[in-house]
Amino acid sequence: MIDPRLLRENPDLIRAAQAKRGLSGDVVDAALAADEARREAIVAFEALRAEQKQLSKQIPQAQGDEKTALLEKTKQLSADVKAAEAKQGDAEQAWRDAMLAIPNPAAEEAPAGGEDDFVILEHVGTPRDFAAEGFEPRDHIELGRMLGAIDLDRGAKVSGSRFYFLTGVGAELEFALINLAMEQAREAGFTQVIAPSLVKPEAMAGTGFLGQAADDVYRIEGQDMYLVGTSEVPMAAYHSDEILDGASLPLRYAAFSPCFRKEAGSHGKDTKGIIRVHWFDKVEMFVYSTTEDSYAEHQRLLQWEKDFLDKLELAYRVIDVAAGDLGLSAQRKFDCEAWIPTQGKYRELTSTSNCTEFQTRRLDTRGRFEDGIKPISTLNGTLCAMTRTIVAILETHQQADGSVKVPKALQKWLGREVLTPIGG
RNA sequence: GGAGGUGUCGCCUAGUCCGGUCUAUGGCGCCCGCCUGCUAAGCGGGUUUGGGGCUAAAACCCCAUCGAGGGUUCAAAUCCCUCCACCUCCGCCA
Repeated sequence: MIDPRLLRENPDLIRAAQAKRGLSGDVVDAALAADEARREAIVAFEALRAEQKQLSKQIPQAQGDEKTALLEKTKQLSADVKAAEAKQGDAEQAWRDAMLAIPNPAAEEAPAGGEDDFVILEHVGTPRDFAAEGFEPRDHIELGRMLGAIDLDRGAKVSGSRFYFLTGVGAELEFALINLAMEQAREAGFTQVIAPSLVKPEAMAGTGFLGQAADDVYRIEGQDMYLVGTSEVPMAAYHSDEILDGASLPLRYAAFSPCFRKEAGSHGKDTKGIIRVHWFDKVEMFVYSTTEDSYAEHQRLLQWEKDFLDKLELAYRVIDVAAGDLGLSAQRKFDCEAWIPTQGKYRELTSTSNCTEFQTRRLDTRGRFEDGIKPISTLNGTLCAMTRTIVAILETHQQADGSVKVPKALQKWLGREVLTPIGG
């Protein structure tokens, strides 16, 4: 949710922000009108309620006719209060709905426009030139089969399309990646967390995933619970309804959880392999920070993501995502996209967002500072999303015979320097 | 899953049976002041959160808030219903 006072005092700012995302400004006028109506309803209700309380107090002392008259009066008043209260409730709800429909205004620095209007900030590393090395790279599906690492056929048999089994070195690779990620997180001062991947609707709504992204979310039949698409959800809700000690900020968490996505709008996209799946495991960085420091913290999160990709010796680029492609909550977002040799493209491996006060306002998380209680900010960033990282590693570090060199940093956790195809 | 118990403004706690005098008691902690070579002790005051009104901003006034949501009533921490969390015991289970 955006700052209600900002909307009231500076609606043009929000209108401009909507335009930058390529959205209509109508929601702004709707929210302003709802705010007006809400305040009127509050004043009306409170006046009646105050009168009712006033009279109510006189009843115990009153006697005889005086008491009868009072009772009669308050009885009528009671009905009025009830009606006014209902009206206020409705107005309050309408206002909240209108407010929730407004996305976080993009940062001034974020590029305007939609999905294709991103700005490339930098390239790190050079994509391998397989032609110069004299062999045709295999895709991760073939490599995964040769290594006995990825079993897609049985994934489909057991769970359907976009599912897989990681087996043998594939499973070991995931454990190694988790260990490497968590080691880096610990060294950077993060608190390690294993988070629930099943949450209540409030957590889902509070992070903004029941808005335009609702189609992508799995709901548990008859349970009013949801499978999370990222541990950003449980971690944002972790401190909901709390007032945190301002001196304890930033609170940095590295959360492991499985992630579930319907991929509703992506029929036909990445149908093969494990680039786009309904379930994967992820280590996610999640930070509670002061708003003032959130911008610097966002850069730190990006740096930690780059550090991790560097350890895996991958070639990647960093993009500044355009306003229209930020999602509801983010004010700015950087994606790290790794080079996937057999696709000849950079594909998103990690993503870090500054959600400023958007999520904390919905989930009611604040900070107690020397100058009072103030809103605080949340940020998130992928440390390691297993499946896509495995794709990038296999394809990038493969050799002509189908073996795969293990990046140095990972060797300690994997216990070997090369992954070799299994017999046959 | 079954039976019982508990949920009060940071923490502990009184109040709930018997509705109004609750503007929610007291202690601890914390903040301000007084006193005092310093500190401690002592004394006095303050200390939930959100919203609204009035303001330049405050002060101030009002409303809501006793796990959540409904209901009864002129009036609910208190009575009734539903739900949630925690604790104890039983059953089941990794």
